[in-house]
Amino acid sequence: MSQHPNIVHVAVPRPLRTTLTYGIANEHIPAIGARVIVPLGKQLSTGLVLKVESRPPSPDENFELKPIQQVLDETPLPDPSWLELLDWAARYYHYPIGEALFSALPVTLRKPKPLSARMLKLLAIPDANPPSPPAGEGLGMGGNLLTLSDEQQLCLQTIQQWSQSDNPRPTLLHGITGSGKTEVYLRLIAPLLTAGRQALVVVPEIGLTPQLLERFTRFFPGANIVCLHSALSDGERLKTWLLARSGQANIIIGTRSAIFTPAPQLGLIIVDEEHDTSLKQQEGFRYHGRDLAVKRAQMLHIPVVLGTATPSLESLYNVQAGRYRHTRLQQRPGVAKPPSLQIQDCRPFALEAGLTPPSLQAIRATLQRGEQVMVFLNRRGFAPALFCPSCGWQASCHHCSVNMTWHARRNRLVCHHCGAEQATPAECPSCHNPKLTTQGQGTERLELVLQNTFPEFPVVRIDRDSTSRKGELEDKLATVRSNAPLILVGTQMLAKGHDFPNLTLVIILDIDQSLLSTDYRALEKLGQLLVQVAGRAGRAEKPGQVILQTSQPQHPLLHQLVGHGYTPFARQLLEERKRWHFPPFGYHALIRASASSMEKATKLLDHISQQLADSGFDIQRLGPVPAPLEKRANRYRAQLLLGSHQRASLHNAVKFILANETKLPGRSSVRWSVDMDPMDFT
DNA sequence: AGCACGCCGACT
DNA sequence: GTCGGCGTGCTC
Repeated sequence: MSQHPNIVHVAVPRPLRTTLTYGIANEHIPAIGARVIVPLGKQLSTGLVLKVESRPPSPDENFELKPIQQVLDETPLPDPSWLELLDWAARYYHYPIGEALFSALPVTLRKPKPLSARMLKLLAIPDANPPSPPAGEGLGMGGNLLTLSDEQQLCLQTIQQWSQSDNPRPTLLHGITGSGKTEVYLRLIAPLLTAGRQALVVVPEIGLTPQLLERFTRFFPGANIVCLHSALSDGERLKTWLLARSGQANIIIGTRSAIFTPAPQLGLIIVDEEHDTSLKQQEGFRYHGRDLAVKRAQMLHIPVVLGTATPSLESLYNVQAGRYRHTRLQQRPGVAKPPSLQIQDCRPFALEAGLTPPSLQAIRATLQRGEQVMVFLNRRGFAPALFCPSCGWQASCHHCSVNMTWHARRNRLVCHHCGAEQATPAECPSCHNPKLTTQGQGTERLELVLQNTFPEFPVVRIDRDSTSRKGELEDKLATVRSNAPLILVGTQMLAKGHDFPNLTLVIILDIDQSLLSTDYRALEKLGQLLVQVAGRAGRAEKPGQVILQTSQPQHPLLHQLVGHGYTPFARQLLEERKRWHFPPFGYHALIRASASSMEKATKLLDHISQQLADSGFDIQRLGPVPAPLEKRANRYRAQLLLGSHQRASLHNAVKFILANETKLPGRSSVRWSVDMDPMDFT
């Protein structure tokens, strides 16, 4: 038996469930985590070394090991904890290990090329371990403890005390909108930096990073703060990654993929807006940024803080179960008061662009007081449907099972699911009636009607269509921040982060769909959205008013939310989830399939379901059923929901499905994937 | 994912 | 007779 390592386990960026084994060339033994070039079929591929062994080949390894072609990194770029996290994530989400690892590397490092000398320099820091903190005075804080409210100070001290544990539990920081969670984050990070350690801040969307970065830079003028988001070029991304890897970046702020940034001195992870579903990746490697933050912190024995005004049911449940700690911020510092919410039954009224006469009166009164109004409608375009009143024809997308939205300004029909566009027909394509009619409201129509109704005041629309040009969003936000009386019309984009001191009235339209949705997460998401949007009102000394227009004014959960606030609302939702054994009281995996016909997709899922039943797996099977959006981009979609009280049973079932993948009929014509802890059922 | 192998239709 | 369609299977 050989004493020298002779077998190297390499992960390659291919959908393989295993690593591949290679031999060693020229006695050059690669380190764990080093990138290598390996022969793969008739090609060469980059690979990542996960294990090195010294043993004779086992009997089933009766093939000849191909040797590693080249070792790309003498010193491995990922550290052991990075490999550990990704290995865990690949297993948990049942994603091929090589694809998981390579998707977490900057694009430049996926290529079979050694690191350039210039980039290598970024890694070469004085080997002091921990590295020296940024110049003492320069780190200096732009604020001090005295600027915190008593409540913030208490919250900070509580979290700091909990963080002293050798194995700190995750902390849910539940602070109402405007309660100053960021101030607490800053002061949690401060002592870390003086100790030469790093902090990682995960935020749900790119829109929030510039504001957060600005606040952090002001507070830590001497610190090296880096930002990771989708708008970076490959070169910038690599540089940022290396700065974090070398320990030179003190604070790393980024969207969900930032959870995979290597940081050898990591001392704290903060997940802001932990309830936000965009923290879960919706395609490919479907990980949840918050859950991986909790896992990473647990692996490193460091604290993790999950901040939000509207905690996810998962996190509330984890608090109840004693797995997470819980601390609250219930006041707005200064004189700002929480807004008053009111439900308005819109059924008795004739609506004007979806607005009731009382809503229009409230808008007028607010503008006349010299204050600002926001009308929130989560639907862009002019109208969500175009139809023929004489024969009933509707403009629907040829590639998806949805109506096309009519955009008036461009006079085009647009599919909001696949992006398909077409000119608006001059007459009904079916009966040639020249008078086509629209149905429903979009932000574009709302803008037009409000402008006609209140010609003396500006109407500012903020949605994806009206802010596509560079700088357009910033210009519009600047207009609103001038505090002149105006009407703001917008979608989701306006829901978070923005602070408009003179905004005192918020009107929320079209929530009925969510109240009646079959998706069991719809009400939770609606409650979170309503609280976040309502939080935009009355942030300075002026009290805010929020009007919720609905045709379901008797809905008990809506009353719970408006009358008693988010926490009792969420508790009630949790009770319902418990009754149905739905997450977080049970675990779900969603098998999605898509094909050129619904039949093909359903057939494959039927087969999976049958295999599970035949093999006696003790799990619930719901479906297969067509997905809520049956057809998207010319593919028919179906899904099979698997559920269990035991995480382990569910995982065993999924492992079984994947192990028997090759026996599935028609698998070459059906694309399918596994989604653990699904957040979205469209 | 790539890439090769393999078995059936219209072409120089 | 062959060029090439994409169904199926493999990558140490």
